[in-house]
Amino acid sequence: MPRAGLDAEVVTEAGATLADEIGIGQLSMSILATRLGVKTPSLYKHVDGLGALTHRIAVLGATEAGDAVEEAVRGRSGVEALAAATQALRGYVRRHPGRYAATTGARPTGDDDPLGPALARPIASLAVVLQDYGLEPDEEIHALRMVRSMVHGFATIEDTGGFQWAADVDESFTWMIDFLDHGLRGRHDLHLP
Amino acid sequence: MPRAGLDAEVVTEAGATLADEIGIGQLSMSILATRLGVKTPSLYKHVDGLGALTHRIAVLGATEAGDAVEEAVRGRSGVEALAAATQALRGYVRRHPGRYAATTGARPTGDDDPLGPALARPIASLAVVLQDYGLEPDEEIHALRMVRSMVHGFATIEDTGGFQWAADVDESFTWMIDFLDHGLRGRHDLHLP
DNA sequence: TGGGGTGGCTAATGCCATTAGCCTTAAGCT
DNA sequence: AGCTTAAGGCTAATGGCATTAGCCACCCCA
Repeated sequence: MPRAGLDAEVVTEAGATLADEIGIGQLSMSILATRLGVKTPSLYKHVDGLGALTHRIAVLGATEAGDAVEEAVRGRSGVEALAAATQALRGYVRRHPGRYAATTGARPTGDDDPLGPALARPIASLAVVLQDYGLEPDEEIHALRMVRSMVHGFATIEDTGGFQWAADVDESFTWMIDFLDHGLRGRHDLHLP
Repeated sequence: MPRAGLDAEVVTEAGATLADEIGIGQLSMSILATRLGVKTPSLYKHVDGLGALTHRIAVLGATEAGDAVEEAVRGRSGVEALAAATQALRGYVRRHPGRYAATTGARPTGDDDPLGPALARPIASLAVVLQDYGLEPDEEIHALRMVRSMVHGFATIEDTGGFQWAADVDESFTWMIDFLDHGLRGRHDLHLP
């Protein structure tokens, strides 16, 4: 009987893809094992149970999302950076809803857990984008939380099919970014002498 | 052996409360049965399984959230209505995270499913609030989606403990509402002759 | 060539959801 | 009051899942 050639990375990647297809909540060791052409207990040679698997998927998702945002922002500034960053995040959620869902709700288990830094990266990239607007220091955190909330909320509602009417969702998103940009630039002007 | 005095409402309410405590994902028929002092199969006399139970919790949550927003808005207008509505929604999520989580992801199963109207109510209330800003008709849907996304995103991030730094979360929320109000009023002025 | 670890497997346990079928209770009717 | 009946408990049984223990073949390397 030939080996299946699995390791922790392959299993995690396959689990992530499966989660994207059926939802992180439906992910099970047995379905994943079937998908990989292996019996369920074999997965335990590579991954420490379902909990550990979803944790790994969360790290993967956060890392990939961070990569996507960073790449989108590279070489841009101002509204363009804001639009690119938020669209990159939203696009990642659309392409990988299961991985993204794994990141929400996941909490680092300790100081050496790679999940902590991984989760921080997309947020940090957004923070950099917002610095272009020259906000007051105590406003930066509020603006960051706002943008995070907006993109996260929009993407998750979109993912669950929560937007009902026929109005174009893409258009709503760009309108929202425009709204943000205007408001943030207004604040900046507010603080000029 | 005396009867436990259960019916569908009591079971749903108890399930909702349990979901608020341990999370909708951890809700199980067996824990709920134990909580109600009854054996698991007895619950099936009142509720058609775990899926049906969470569906009922979703209807309950959406209805309660709708009530909360409607009451908050009553007698107010403008920013005050916007602040009251969004704070009411956020407050509901804080008080009843399990019920709210049940509403997200739940989809009506048919035209006679009470979930549809229940989910629509909080959104409709928000739409009414936004009408005070006298937006252009084609902008209304974008603004509504934006506000929904923002509040939903903020509340869910807050619920999962996603806001890290010590900065006051209440302050961020009121800052965000203020930002919205300014932007929305600005749009209105934009469209005056 | 001959270990030894790696990575499969089967078997077994225990929890959970769900269904079937029994039996008591309580409510209502005569 | 006594009888009937349905509602609402229960036990028993099934099947899916996660997880663990322990077995065994394969492959790499000495």
